[in-house]
Amino acid sequence: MPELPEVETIRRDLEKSIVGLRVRDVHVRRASVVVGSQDPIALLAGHTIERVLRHGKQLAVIANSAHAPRSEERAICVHLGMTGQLLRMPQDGRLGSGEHEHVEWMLETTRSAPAGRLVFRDPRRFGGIWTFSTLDELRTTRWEGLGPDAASPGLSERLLEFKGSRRTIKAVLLDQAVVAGIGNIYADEALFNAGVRPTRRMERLTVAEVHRLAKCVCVVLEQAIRARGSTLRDYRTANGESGAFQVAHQVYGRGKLPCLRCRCLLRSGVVAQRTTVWCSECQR
DNA sequence: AGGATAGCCTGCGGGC
DNA sequence: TGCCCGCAGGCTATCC
Repeated sequence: MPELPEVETIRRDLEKSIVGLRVRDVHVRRASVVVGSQDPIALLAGHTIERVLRHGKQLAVIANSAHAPRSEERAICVHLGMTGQLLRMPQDGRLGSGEHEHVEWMLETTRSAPAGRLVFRDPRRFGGIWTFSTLDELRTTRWEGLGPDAASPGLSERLLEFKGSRRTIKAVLLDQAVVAGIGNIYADEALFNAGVRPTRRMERLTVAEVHRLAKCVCVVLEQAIRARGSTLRDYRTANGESGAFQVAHQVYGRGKLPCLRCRCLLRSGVVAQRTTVWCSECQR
């Protein structure tokens, strides 16, 4: 479920809490979640964390080895899938049961003082970790097929590039190659706010509707980031806390309940292979 | 081109 | 109480 706002919340927390720390050691408990080199060094061991980036729903942790003959960059990509979590843990003690904690990074300060742990937990294992020798390699391989980040400027123009498509607008919004970061929750919320039915074909939308929808996507993503994301079940911030945006959902998860604007019963059905909720009165 | 389906995987809630 | 089933949806692959 982590979509752009949830992943951005985690990114911001980690930027504050792990940048500048060194990875003393890495424990891989379930090797199958790591794609690429399983070498501890590929998983940043011995390297100092420099940056935490995000593109769409994916995170990148960039680290560098200051001791190498020449500086040696490393990058890992973390994709949380449906139930993945990246948790900042204290040195000892844990936030949960310890179940499904597949990878653990032991952190220390540059003076070698213990500085807690970072844990990748993912019960359903739809997520994973990809290792790369550099950020550039990550960008030109794993992120190559992704569209521009949904929160970056120019969303309206990007969507208009697909104006001739016969696909439904919901399928276009969910397509990470069109725009990266939108999932089922924020697609439905943005379409409701824009007053556009998810079943409309892209080619039948007016330019004004595309502009309005792009604006609504931006607004709902911003609001959700401010609320630190939507926690329905599994999503937690890096500190293990819940987000708060779920209480602001207008349509997601509200099928057959009254529309909060017009009180008509919300419709639900499958659009683009996803459970979809909309108001046939408010959305045209 | 793009829709449909299956597969990956666990946890939960409803129904019996 | 307990078991089975359906569902949740991130993504990919394959087929039509």
